[in-house]
Amino acid sequence: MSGRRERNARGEGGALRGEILQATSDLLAETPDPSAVSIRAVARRAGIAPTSVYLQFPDREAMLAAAVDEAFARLAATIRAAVSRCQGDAGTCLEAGTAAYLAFAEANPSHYRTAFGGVPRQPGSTAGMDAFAILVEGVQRCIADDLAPPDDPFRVATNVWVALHGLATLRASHPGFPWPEPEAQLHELLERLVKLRSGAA
Amino acid sequence: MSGRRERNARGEGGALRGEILQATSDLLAETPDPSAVSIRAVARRAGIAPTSVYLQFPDREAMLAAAVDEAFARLAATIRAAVSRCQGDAGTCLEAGTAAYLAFAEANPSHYRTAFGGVPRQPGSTAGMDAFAILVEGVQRCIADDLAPPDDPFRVATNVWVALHGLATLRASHPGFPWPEPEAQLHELLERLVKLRSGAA
DNA sequence: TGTACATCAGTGAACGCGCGTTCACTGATGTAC
DNA sequence: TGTACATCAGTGAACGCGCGTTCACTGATGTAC
Repeated sequence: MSGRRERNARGEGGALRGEILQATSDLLAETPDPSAVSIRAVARRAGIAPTSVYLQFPDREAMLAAAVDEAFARLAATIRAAVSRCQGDAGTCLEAGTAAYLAFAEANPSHYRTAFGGVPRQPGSTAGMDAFAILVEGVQRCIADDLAPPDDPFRVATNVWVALHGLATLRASHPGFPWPEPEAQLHELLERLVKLRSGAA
Repeated sequence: MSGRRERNARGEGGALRGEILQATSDLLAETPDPSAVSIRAVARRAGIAPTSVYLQFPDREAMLAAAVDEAFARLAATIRAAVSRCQGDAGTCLEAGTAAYLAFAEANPSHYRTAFGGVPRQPGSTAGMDAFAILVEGVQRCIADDLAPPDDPFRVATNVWVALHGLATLRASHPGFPWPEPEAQLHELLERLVKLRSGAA
């Protein structure tokens, strides 16, 4: 193969960690099968020796967990950015945030699946909870601004989260189903679950 | 090990297929990781030689697909049975059917996940569609009986399916989350998505 | 300024393992004559 | 009734492969004296 990879400068060994996570993420994005994301495959992708991975992570599981944590962080950042960017009323912003959630899941199906995909997260993990917090806040603002009737925001947000997650995963796993337009379906779900006055969006 | 397995009678070779599917299903139920369900592991579990699997299935993928199809069939049968058993009005029966869906997913998390779990189904597969058909019918009856306002039953059922699937998978993957009571949450979701008059249930 | 040494980033060979799949086979049971 | 043969259910050894992980190592760069 091409010439040797240039090694990181002294004290910059930790930079390898980022390269490994990037390679893991790329691999995860390319294959629907997480069992294909092996230490050796990641090392090949990153252009390093398999053993070098052990300089940054104790084992394969830790490597994968770090990649998933990063995916969660990206998801939360994506939503937060969409909400911040939003200029409209609380209902419009809630819709923008949830749409960003769905867009992330559609653009990164493997990341989304690996993060939320069924296998119970380790007990202490708060992964995904910061994204959820944004959702609760969005619902709360709708109620405060009288765009939705009084209700328990945490509870309503839970229902919305359930619907979002269902939407994200079912659309991905059943592409042949006659789905309605994404925006229309999202709007309908929010309208019914939050009881948004249709003035929004 | 104990004495030899008794071989099937002449002409009954196909009985092995059932034993293999049973072993596959058991294994799937025990491990959260489908990649652990190998031909060799299934053969060990069934008490046969790995090569014997090839008498019934062309390869591992076909074996797994057959097990998933069976899981889908069991899901549909479970729901159908719950609806048939139901004595109440259309709303109550819709709630009974959807509750059965959730109960199946909770009792067979690995089967549910393998069946619906993110990886797109092969295009021609109608798996899961018979369960969905029951749902559409249930919604239709609610509208016909004036328990819900006029609406597109297919569309409403799609939203309910989304919520059911989200509920089933998120509850499984986030056991630490402060979920509301399952029946109460399901009731609330149906009430809002189908706009059921609360007379039901 | 030179030199010995410690530190650090990263490597390469080797281990034992479970896997999917292939191939030639065994041995019981039914059937044709 | 006996016997040769076909059929069928299922086996066992072997293949080549990719895996996670371990271990002893290389060689560049900075530091102490």
